[in-house]
Amino acid sequence: MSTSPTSSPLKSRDRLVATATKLFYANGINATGIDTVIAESGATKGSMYHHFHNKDGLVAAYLRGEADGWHEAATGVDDSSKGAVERVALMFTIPATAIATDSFHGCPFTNAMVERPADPAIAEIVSDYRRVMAAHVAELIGADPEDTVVAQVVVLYDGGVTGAKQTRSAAPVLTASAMAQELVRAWIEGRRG
Amino acid sequence: MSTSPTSSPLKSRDRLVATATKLFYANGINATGIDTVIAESGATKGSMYHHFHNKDGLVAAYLRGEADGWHEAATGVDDSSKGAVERVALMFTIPATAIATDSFHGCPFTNAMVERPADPAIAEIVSDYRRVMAAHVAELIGADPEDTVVAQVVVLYDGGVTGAKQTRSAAPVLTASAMAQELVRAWIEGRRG
DNA sequence: ACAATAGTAGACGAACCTGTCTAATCTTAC
DNA sequence: GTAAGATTAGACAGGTTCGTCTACTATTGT
Repeated sequence: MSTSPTSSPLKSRDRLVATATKLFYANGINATGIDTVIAESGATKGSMYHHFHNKDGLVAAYLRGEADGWHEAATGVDDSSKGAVERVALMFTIPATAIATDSFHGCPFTNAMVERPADPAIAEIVSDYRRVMAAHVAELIGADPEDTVVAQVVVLYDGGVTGAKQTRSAAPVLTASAMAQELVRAWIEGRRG
Repeated sequence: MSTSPTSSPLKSRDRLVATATKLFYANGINATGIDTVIAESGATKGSMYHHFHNKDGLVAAYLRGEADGWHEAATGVDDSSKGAVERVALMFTIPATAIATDSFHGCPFTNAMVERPADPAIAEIVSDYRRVMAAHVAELIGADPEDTVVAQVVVLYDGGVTGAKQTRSAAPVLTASAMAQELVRAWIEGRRG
Protein backbone atom coordinates (compact mmCIF):
# COMPACT_ATOMS: atom_id res chain seq x y z
CA MET A 1 0.00 0.00 0.00
CA SER A 2 2.88 2.32 0.72
CA THR A 3 4.59 1.44 -2.57
CA SER A 4 3.68 2.71 -6.00
CA PRO A 5 0.88 1.02 -7.96
CA THR A 6 1.75 -1.87 -10.26
CA SER A 7 2.29 -1.47 -13.95
CA SER A 8 -0.86 -3.55 -14.75
CA PRO A 9 -3.47 -1.28 -16.35
CA LEU A 10 -6.18 -2.25 -13.90
CA LYS A 11 -6.51 -4.91 -11.26
CA SER A 12 -9.08 -7.59 -11.70
CA ARG A 13 -11.31 -6.14 -9.01
CA ASP A 14 -11.29 -2.71 -10.59
CA ARG A 15 -11.96 -4.13 -14.02
CA LEU A 16 -14.94 -6.00 -12.63
CA VAL A 17 -16.38 -2.87 -11.08
CA ALA A 18 -15.71 -0.84 -14.22
CA THR A 19 -17.44 -3.38 -16.42
CA ALA A 20 -20.31 -3.74 -13.96
CA THR A 21 -20.73 0.03 -13.97
CA LYS A 22 -21.07 0.09 -17.72
CA LEU A 23 -23.41 -2.88 -18.00
CA PHE A 24 -25.51 -2.41 -14.87
CA TYR A 25 -26.24 1.19 -15.72
CA ALA A 26 -26.86 0.70 -19.43
CA ASN A 27 -28.78 -2.59 -19.36
CA GLY A 28 -30.04 -2.89 -15.82
CA ILE A 29 -28.75 -4.78 -12.79
CA ASN A 30 -31.06 -7.77 -12.93
CA ALA A 31 -30.83 -8.01 -16.69
CA THR A 32 -27.04 -8.31 -16.51
CA GLY A 33 -25.73 -11.70 -15.51
CA ILE A 34 -22.63 -12.10 -13.41
CA ASP A 35 -21.13 -14.26 -16.14
CA THR A 36 -21.44 -11.43 -18.62
CA VAL A 37 -19.65 -9.01 -16.34
CA ILE A 38 -16.90 -11.54 -15.70
CA ALA A 39 -16.42 -12.36 -19.36
CA GLU A 40 -16.43 -8.75 -20.54
CA SER A 41 -14.05 -7.64 -17.80
CA GLY A 42 -11.57 -10.36 -18.70
CA ALA A 43 -11.62 -11.68 -15.16
CA THR A 44 -12.64 -15.11 -13.93
CA LYS A 45 -15.29 -16.44 -11.64
CA GLY A 46 -12.80 -17.29 -8.94
CA SER A 47 -11.54 -13.73 -8.95
CA MET A 48 -15.04 -12.34 -8.81
CA TYR A 49 -16.00 -14.38 -5.77
CA HIS A 50 -12.65 -13.78 -4.18
CA HIS A 51 -13.32 -10.05 -4.12
CA PHE A 52 -17.08 -10.02 -3.65
CA HIS A 53 -19.22 -12.16 -1.44
CA ASN A 54 -21.96 -12.35 -4.06
CA LYS A 55 -23.60 -10.31 -6.80
CA ASP A 56 -25.02 -7.89 -4.25
CA GLY A 57 -21.47 -7.07 -3.22
CA LEU A 58 -20.59 -6.14 -6.78
CA VAL A 59 -23.79 -4.12 -7.08
CA ALA A 60 -22.93 -2.22 -3.91
CA ALA A 61 -19.42 -1.49 -5.20
CA TYR A 62 -20.93 -0.27 -8.46
CA LEU A 63 -23.35 2.05 -6.70
CA ARG A 64 -20.69 3.43 -4.39
CA GLY A 65 -18.72 4.25 -7.50
CA GLU A 66 -21.71 6.02 -8.98
CA ALA A 67 -22.07 8.12 -5.85
CA ASP A 68 -18.41 9.10 -5.99
CA GLY A 69 -18.77 9.70 -9.70
CA TRP A 70 -21.66 12.06 -9.22
CA HIS A 71 -19.73 14.07 -6.67
CA GLU A 72 -16.74 14.29 -9.00
CA ALA A 73 -18.93 15.31 -11.92
CA ALA A 74 -20.66 17.93 -9.82
CA THR A 75 -17.43 19.49 -8.62
CA GLY A 76 -16.06 19.11 -12.15
CA VAL A 77 -18.73 21.25 -13.78
CA ASP A 78 -18.80 23.73 -10.93
CA ASP A 79 -17.20 27.15 -11.09
CA SER A 80 -16.87 28.78 -7.71
CA SER A 81 -16.17 32.15 -9.30
CA LYS A 82 -19.75 32.30 -10.56
CA GLY A 83 -22.84 33.28 -8.64
CA ALA A 84 -25.13 30.88 -6.82
CA VAL A 85 -27.81 30.90 -9.53
CA GLU A 86 -25.38 30.07 -12.29
CA ARG A 87 -23.69 27.39 -10.24
CA VAL A 88 -27.02 25.67 -9.72
CA ALA A 89 -27.61 25.85 -13.46
CA LEU A 90 -24.22 24.20 -14.00
CA MET A 91 -25.23 21.30 -11.79
CA PHE A 92 -28.23 20.65 -14.00
CA THR A 93 -25.99 20.37 -17.03
CA ILE A 94 -24.84 16.96 -15.77
CA PRO A 95 -28.03 15.11 -16.73
CA ALA A 96 -28.66 17.48 -19.63
CA THR A 97 -25.39 16.63 -21.37
CA ALA A 98 -25.79 12.93 -20.57
CA ILE A 99 -29.11 12.94 -22.41
CA ALA A 100 -27.55 14.72 -25.34
CA THR A 101 -24.88 12.05 -25.68
CA ASP A 102 -27.33 9.12 -25.44
CA SER A 103 -25.48 7.79 -22.43
CA PHE A 104 -28.39 8.63 -20.15
CA HIS A 105 -30.40 5.83 -18.60
CA GLY A 106 -31.94 7.63 -15.65
CA CYS A 107 -30.73 8.05 -12.11
CA PRO A 108 -28.58 5.06 -11.10
CA PHE A 109 -29.86 5.33 -7.54
CA THR A 110 -33.50 5.35 -8.51
CA ASN A 111 -32.80 2.43 -10.83
CA ALA A 112 -31.07 0.49 -8.07
CA MET A 113 -33.92 1.11 -5.62
CA VAL A 114 -36.33 -0.21 -8.24
CA GLU A 115 -34.32 -3.29 -9.13
CA ARG A 116 -33.13 -4.13 -5.63
CA PRO A 117 -35.84 -2.77 -3.31
CA ALA A 118 -35.01 -5.10 -0.41
CA ASP A 119 -31.26 -4.55 -0.16
CA PRO A 120 -30.44 -2.38 2.88
CA ALA A 121 -26.85 -1.85 1.71
CA ILE A 122 -28.21 -0.14 -1.38
CA ALA A 123 -30.62 1.97 0.62
CA GLU A 124 -27.70 3.23 2.65
CA ILE A 125 -25.58 4.10 -0.36
CA VAL A 126 -28.53 6.01 -1.78
CA SER A 127 -28.83 7.83 1.53
CA ASP A 128 -25.16 8.76 1.33
CA TYR A 129 -25.57 10.03 -2.20
CA ARG A 130 -28.45 12.23 -1.14
CA ARG A 131 -26.45 13.63 1.75
CA VAL A 132 -23.57 14.39 -0.61
CA MET A 133 -25.92 16.07 -3.04
CA ALA A 134 -27.60 18.14 -0.34
CA ALA A 135 -24.20 19.23 0.98
CA HIS A 136 -23.11 20.14 -2.53
CA VAL A 137 -26.22 22.20 -3.25
CA ALA A 138 -25.91 23.89 0.13
CA GLU A 139 -22.35 24.85 -0.67
CA LEU A 140 -23.27 26.15 -4.12
CA ILE A 141 -25.78 28.62 -2.78
CA GLY A 142 -24.38 29.25 0.67
CA ALA A 143 -27.16 27.58 2.60
CA ASP A 144 -27.34 25.09 5.41
CA PRO A 145 -27.86 21.52 4.10
CA GLU A 146 -30.96 21.31 6.27
CA ASP A 147 -32.53 24.41 4.77
CA THR A 148 -35.81 24.00 2.96
CA VAL A 149 -34.37 25.54 -0.16
CA VAL A 150 -31.87 22.69 -0.47
CA ALA A 151 -34.60 20.05 -0.27
CA GLN A 152 -36.50 22.02 -2.88
CA VAL A 153 -33.60 22.04 -5.32
CA VAL A 154 -33.21 18.30 -4.79
CA VAL A 155 -36.89 17.75 -5.57
CA LEU A 156 -36.41 19.65 -8.80
CA TYR A 157 -33.30 17.68 -9.70
CA ASP A 158 -35.06 14.37 -9.08
CA GLY A 159 -38.10 15.53 -11.00
CA GLY A 160 -36.08 16.63 -13.99
CA VAL A 161 -34.11 13.41 -14.17
CA THR A 162 -37.17 11.21 -13.70
CA GLY A 163 -39.11 13.10 -16.34
CA ALA A 164 -36.19 12.80 -18.72
CA LYS A 165 -36.04 9.07 -18.16
CA GLN A 166 -39.77 8.69 -18.81
CA THR A 167 -39.89 10.90 -21.87
CA ARG A 168 -36.42 10.23 -23.26
CA SER A 169 -36.03 13.96 -23.65
CA ALA A 170 -34.06 16.72 -22.00
CA ALA A 171 -37.08 19.01 -21.65
CA PRO A 172 -37.94 18.11 -18.05
CA VAL A 173 -34.36 18.74 -16.97
CA LEU A 174 -34.40 22.15 -18.61
CA THR A 175 -37.72 22.97 -16.96
CA ALA A 176 -36.37 21.85 -13.60
CA SER A 177 -33.17 23.83 -14.09
CA ALA A 178 -35.06 27.02 -14.84
CA MET A 179 -37.24 26.47 -11.78
CA ALA A 180 -34.21 25.87 -9.58
CA GLN A 181 -32.52 29.01 -10.82
CA GLU A 182 -35.62 31.08 -10.15
CA LEU A 183 -36.01 29.45 -6.74
CA VAL A 184 -32.46 30.24 -5.69
CA ARG A 185 -32.72 33.78 -7.06
CA ALA A 186 -35.84 34.36 -4.96
CA TRP A 187 -34.26 32.71 -1.94
CA ILE A 188 -31.23 34.99 -2.10
CA GLU A 189 -33.47 37.96 -2.69
CA GLY A 190 -35.60 37.03 0.33
CA ARG A 191 -32.53 36.56 2.46
CA ARG A 192 -31.07 39.94 1.49
CA GLY A 193 -34.28 41.94 1.82
CA MET B 1 -70.88 -7.55 -24.46
CA SER B 2 -74.38 -6.12 -24.61
CA THR B 3 -75.67 -8.62 -22.03
CA SER B 4 -75.10 -8.43 -18.30
CA PRO B 5 -71.84 -9.77 -16.86
CA THR B 6 -71.67 -13.39 -15.77
CA SER B 7 -72.03 -14.50 -12.17
CA SER B 8 -68.33 -15.48 -12.05
CA PRO B 9 -66.51 -13.09 -9.74
CA LEU B 10 -63.84 -12.27 -12.30
CA LYS B 11 -62.83 -13.69 -15.62
CA SER B 12 -59.50 -15.40 -15.93
CA ARG B 13 -58.01 -12.56 -17.93
CA ASP B 14 -59.03 -9.99 -15.36
CA ARG B 15 -57.76 -12.11 -12.50
CA LEU B 16 -54.42 -12.39 -14.25
CA VAL B 17 -54.15 -8.65 -14.68
CA ALA B 18 -55.30 -8.01 -11.12
CA THR B 19 -52.71 -10.41 -9.70
CA ALA B 20 -50.01 -9.05 -11.99
CA THR B 21 -50.84 -5.55 -10.80
CA LYS B 22 -50.38 -6.54 -7.19
CA LEU B 23 -47.18 -8.53 -7.71
CA PHE B 24 -45.50 -6.46 -10.43
CA TYR B 25 -45.92 -3.26 -8.47
CA ALA B 26 -45.01 -4.65 -5.07
CA ASN B 27 -42.14 -6.96 -6.02
CA GLY B 28 -41.03 -5.74 -9.41
CA ILE B 29 -41.77 -6.92 -12.93
CA ASN B 30 -38.61 -8.90 -13.57
CA ALA B 31 -38.59 -10.34 -10.08
CA THR B 32 -42.08 -11.75 -10.55
CA GLY B 33 -42.27 -14.92 -12.63
CA ILE B 34 -45.16 -15.61 -14.95
CA ASP B 35 -45.73 -18.88 -13.12
CA THR B 36 -46.25 -17.03 -9.86
CA VAL B 37 -48.83 -14.72 -11.39
CA ILE B 38 -50.64 -17.67 -12.94
CA ALA B 39 -50.66 -19.70 -9.75
CA GLU B 40 -51.77 -16.84 -7.51
CA SER B 41 -54.49 -15.74 -9.91
CA GLY B 42 -55.92 -19.24 -10.04
CA ALA B 43 -55.63 -19.30 -13.82
CA THR B 44 -53.64 -21.67 -15.97
CA LYS B 45 -50.80 -21.33 -18.40
CA GLY B 46 -53.01 -22.04 -21.37
CA SER B 47 -55.32 -19.24 -20.34
CA MET B 48 -52.48 -16.85 -19.82
CA TYR B 49 -51.04 -17.43 -23.27
CA HIS B 50 -54.47 -17.45 -24.80
CA HIS B 51 -55.04 -13.87 -23.68
CA PHE B 52 -51.51 -12.52 -23.88
CA HIS B 53 -48.89 -13.07 -26.50
CA ASN B 54 -46.14 -13.19 -23.91
CA LYS B 55 -45.11 -11.68 -20.59
CA ASP B 56 -44.67 -8.28 -22.21
CA GLY B 57 -48.35 -8.37 -23.13
CA LEU B 58 -49.31 -8.90 -19.52
CA VAL B 59 -46.94 -6.17 -18.43
CA ALA B 60 -48.51 -3.77 -20.92
CA ALA B 61 -52.01 -4.63 -19.67
CA TYR B 62 -50.81 -4.07 -16.12
CA LEU B 63 -49.35 -0.67 -16.96
CA ARG B 64 -52.43 0.43 -18.88
CA GLY B 65 -54.41 -0.43 -15.78
CA GLU B 66 -52.09 1.67 -13.67
CA ALA B 67 -52.57 4.63 -16.00
CA ASP B 68 -56.34 4.28 -15.75
CA GLY B 69 -56.00 3.80 -12.01
CA TRP B 70 -54.05 7.00 -11.62
CA HIS B 71 -56.65 8.95 -13.52
CA GLU B 72 -59.43 7.48 -11.39
CA ALA B 73 -57.54 8.19 -8.19
CA ALA B 74 -56.86 11.74 -9.31
CA THR B 75 -60.48 12.46 -10.14
CA GLY B 76 -61.48 10.63 -6.98
CA VAL B 77 -59.56 12.89 -4.62
CA ASP B 78 -60.42 16.00 -6.58
CA ASP B 79 -63.03 18.51 -5.47
CA SER B 80 -64.05 20.89 -8.21
CA SER B 81 -65.70 23.21 -5.71
CA LYS B 82 -62.31 24.10 -4.27
CA GLY B 83 -59.79 26.56 -5.65
CA ALA B 84 -56.94 25.69 -7.99
CA VAL B 85 -54.28 25.73 -5.29
CA GLU B 86 -56.16 23.39 -3.03
CA ARG B 87 -57.01 21.06 -5.89
CA VAL B 88 -53.32 20.74 -6.73
CA ALA B 89 -52.64 19.95 -3.08
CA LEU B 90 -55.28 17.23 -3.24
CA MET B 91 -53.51 15.61 -6.18
CA PHE B 92 -50.34 15.32 -4.13
CA THR B 93 -52.23 13.44 -1.43
CA ILE B 94 -52.29 10.39 -3.72
CA PRO B 95 -48.63 9.46 -3.20
CA ALA B 96 -48.65 10.91 0.31
CA THR B 97 -51.37 8.56 1.53
CA ALA B 98 -49.86 5.63 -0.33
CA ILE B 99 -46.62 6.14 1.58
CA ALA B 100 -48.52 6.35 4.85
CA THR B 101 -50.16 2.98 4.22
CA ASP B 102 -46.93 1.22 3.23
CA SER B 103 -48.40 0.35 -0.15
CA PHE B 104 -46.03 2.73 -1.89
CA HIS B 105 -43.32 1.34 -4.11
CA GLY B 106 -42.59 4.33 -6.30
CA CYS B 107 -44.04 5.42 -9.60
CA PRO B 108 -45.18 2.34 -11.59
CA PHE B 109 -44.22 4.09 -14.82
CA THR B 110 -40.73 4.96 -13.70
CA ASN B 111 -40.33 1.43 -12.41
CA ALA B 112 -41.49 -0.03 -15.72
CA MET B 113 -39.12 2.17 -17.71
CA VAL B 114 -36.28 0.98 -15.49
CA GLU B 115 -37.17 -2.70 -15.68
CA ARG B 116 -38.18 -2.77 -19.34
CA PRO B 117 -36.15 0.01 -20.97
CA ALA B 118 -36.34 -1.45 -24.48
CA ASP B 119 -40.08 -2.08 -24.75
CA PRO B 120 -41.68 0.54 -27.03
CA ALA B 121 -45.20 -0.47 -25.96
CA ILE B 122 -44.32 0.53 -22.42
CA ALA B 123 -42.82 3.81 -23.56
CA GLU B 124 -46.09 4.64 -25.24
CA ILE B 125 -48.24 3.81 -22.24
CA VAL B 126 -45.98 6.03 -20.15
CA SER B 127 -46.47 8.77 -22.74
CA ASP B 128 -50.22 8.36 -22.46
CA TYR B 129 -50.06 8.55 -18.69
CA ARG B 130 -48.09 11.76 -18.88
CA ARG B 131 -50.58 13.27 -21.31
CA VAL B 132 -53.43 12.30 -18.99
CA MET B 133 -51.63 13.83 -16.05
CA ALA B 134 -50.85 17.04 -17.91
CA ALA B 135 -54.49 17.32 -18.99
CA HIS B 136 -55.62 16.72 -15.44
CA VAL B 137 -53.32 19.36 -13.98
CA ALA B 138 -54.33 21.78 -16.69
CA GLU B 139 -57.96 21.28 -15.82
CA LEU B 140 -57.32 21.67 -12.09
CA ILE B 141 -55.81 25.10 -12.48
CA GLY B 142 -57.52 26.27 -15.67
CA ALA B 143 -54.46 26.26 -17.86
CA ASP B 144 -53.63 24.93 -21.28
CA PRO B 145 -51.92 21.50 -21.09
CA GLU B 146 -49.03 22.97 -23.06
CA ASP B 147 -48.47 25.80 -20.60
CA THR B 148 -45.13 25.93 -18.84
CA VAL B 149 -46.84 25.89 -15.49
CA VAL B 150 -48.26 22.44 -16.18
CA ALA B 151 -44.84 21.01 -17.03
CA GLN B 152 -43.54 22.59 -13.85
CA VAL B 153 -46.16 20.94 -11.67
CA VAL B 154 -45.36 17.62 -13.34
CA VAL B 155 -41.66 18.06 -12.56
CA LEU B 156 -42.57 18.63 -8.94
CA TYR B 157 -44.82 15.59 -8.85
CA ASP B 158 -42.13 13.37 -10.35
CA GLY B 159 -39.52 14.81 -8.01
CA GLY B 160 -41.64 14.25 -4.93
CA VAL B 161 -42.46 10.67 -5.85
CA THR B 162 -38.87 9.82 -6.81
CA GLY B 163 -37.51 11.33 -3.62
CA ALA B 164 -40.06 9.40 -1.60
CA LYS B 165 -39.01 6.17 -3.27
CA GLN B 166 -35.34 6.82 -2.58
CA THR B 167 -35.76 7.91 1.01
CA ARG B 168 -38.76 5.79 1.96
CA SER B 169 -40.32 8.88 3.44
CA ALA B 170 -43.16 11.25 2.60
CA ALA B 171 -41.06 14.37 3.12
CA PRO B 172 -40.14 14.93 -0.54
CA VAL B 173 -43.80 14.67 -1.55
CA LEU B 174 -44.76 17.26 1.04
CA THR B 175 -41.98 19.55 -0.11
CA ALA B 176 -43.07 19.13 -3.70
CA SER B 177 -46.70 19.73 -2.81
CA ALA B 178 -45.90 22.98 -1.03
CA MET B 179 -43.82 24.12 -3.98
CA ALA B 180 -46.62 23.27 -6.42
CA GLN B 181 -49.15 25.17 -4.39
CA GLU B 182 -46.92 28.22 -4.22
CA LEU B 183 -46.21 27.93 -7.94
CA VAL B 184 -49.88 27.82 -8.88
CA ARG B 185 -50.70 30.64 -6.49
CA ALA B 186 -48.06 32.82 -8.15
CA TRP B 187 -49.16 31.76 -11.61
CA ILE B 188 -52.76 32.76 -10.94
CA GLU B 189 -51.57 35.98 -9.36
CA GLY B 190 -49.43 36.77 -12.39
CA ARG B 191 -52.27 35.99 -14.75
CA ARG B 192 -54.71 38.22 -12.86
CA GLY B 193 -52.34 41.18 -12.42
C1' DA C 1 -77.61 -26.56 -32.55
C1' DC C 2 -73.29 -24.85 -33.78
C1' DA C 3 -69.15 -22.50 -33.91
C1' DA C 4 -66.08 -19.58 -31.74
C1' DT C 5 -64.05 -18.25 -27.73
C1' DA C 6 -62.43 -19.21 -23.04
C1' DG C 7 -60.62 -22.21 -19.88
C1' DT C 8 -58.34 -26.58 -17.33
C1' DA C 9 -54.20 -29.38 -16.19
C1' DG C 10 -49.74 -30.05 -16.49
C1' DA C 11 -45.61 -31.98 -18.89
C1' DC C 12 -41.73 -30.36 -21.19
C1' DG C 13 -37.53 -28.07 -23.34
C1' DA C 14 -34.11 -24.81 -23.76
C1' DA C 15 -32.03 -21.13 -21.90
C1' DC C 16 -30.45 -18.69 -18.21
C1' DC C 17 -28.99 -17.61 -13.54
C1' DT C 18 -26.02 -17.61 -9.21
C1' DG C 19 -22.72 -19.64 -6.49
C1' DT C 20 -19.31 -23.64 -5.30
C1' DC C 21 -15.50 -26.18 -6.10
C1' DT C 22 -10.84 -28.08 -7.56
C1' DA C 23 -6.22 -27.40 -8.63
C1' DA C 24 -2.69 -24.98 -10.25
C1' DT C 25 0.03 -20.52 -10.99
C1' DC C 26 1.45 -15.65 -10.37
C1' DT C 27 2.53 -11.64 -7.54
C1' DT C 28 3.94 -9.12 -3.76
C1' DA C 29 5.23 -7.87 1.02
C1' DC C 30 8.37 -8.67 4.41
C1' DG D 1 12.70 -17.28 0.69
C1' DT D 2 8.44 -17.78 2.26
C1' DA D 3 3.74 -17.07 3.08
C1' DA D 4 -0.39 -14.80 2.04
C1' DG D 5 -3.17 -12.95 -1.23
C1' DA D 6 -4.59 -12.62 -6.10
C1' DT D 7 -5.67 -14.91 -10.33
C1' DT D 8 -6.58 -18.47 -13.98
C1' DA D 9 -9.75 -21.91 -16.20
C1' DG D 10 -13.65 -24.09 -16.24
C1' DA D 11 -16.70 -27.88 -14.73
C1' DC D 12 -20.72 -28.38 -12.11
C1' DA D 13 -25.11 -28.37 -9.37
C1' DG D 14 -29.52 -26.55 -8.36
C1' DG D 15 -32.64 -23.49 -9.31
C1' DT D 16 -35.48 -20.32 -12.08
C1' DT D 17 -37.35 -18.38 -16.22
C1' DC D 18 -40.36 -18.16 -20.37
C1' DG D 19 -42.92 -20.16 -23.72
C1' DT D 20 -44.88 -24.42 -26.35
C1' DC D 21 -47.58 -28.16 -26.67
C1' DT D 22 -51.34 -31.74 -26.22
C1' DA D 23 -55.93 -33.00 -25.15
C1' DC D 24 -59.93 -32.11 -23.11
C1' DT D 25 -64.01 -29.28 -21.32
C1' DA D 26 -67.07 -25.18 -20.49
C1' DT D 27 -69.26 -21.17 -21.89
C1' DT D 28 -71.63 -18.14 -24.81
C1' DG D 29 -73.59 -15.64 -28.87
C1' DT D 30 -76.42 -16.27 -32.70
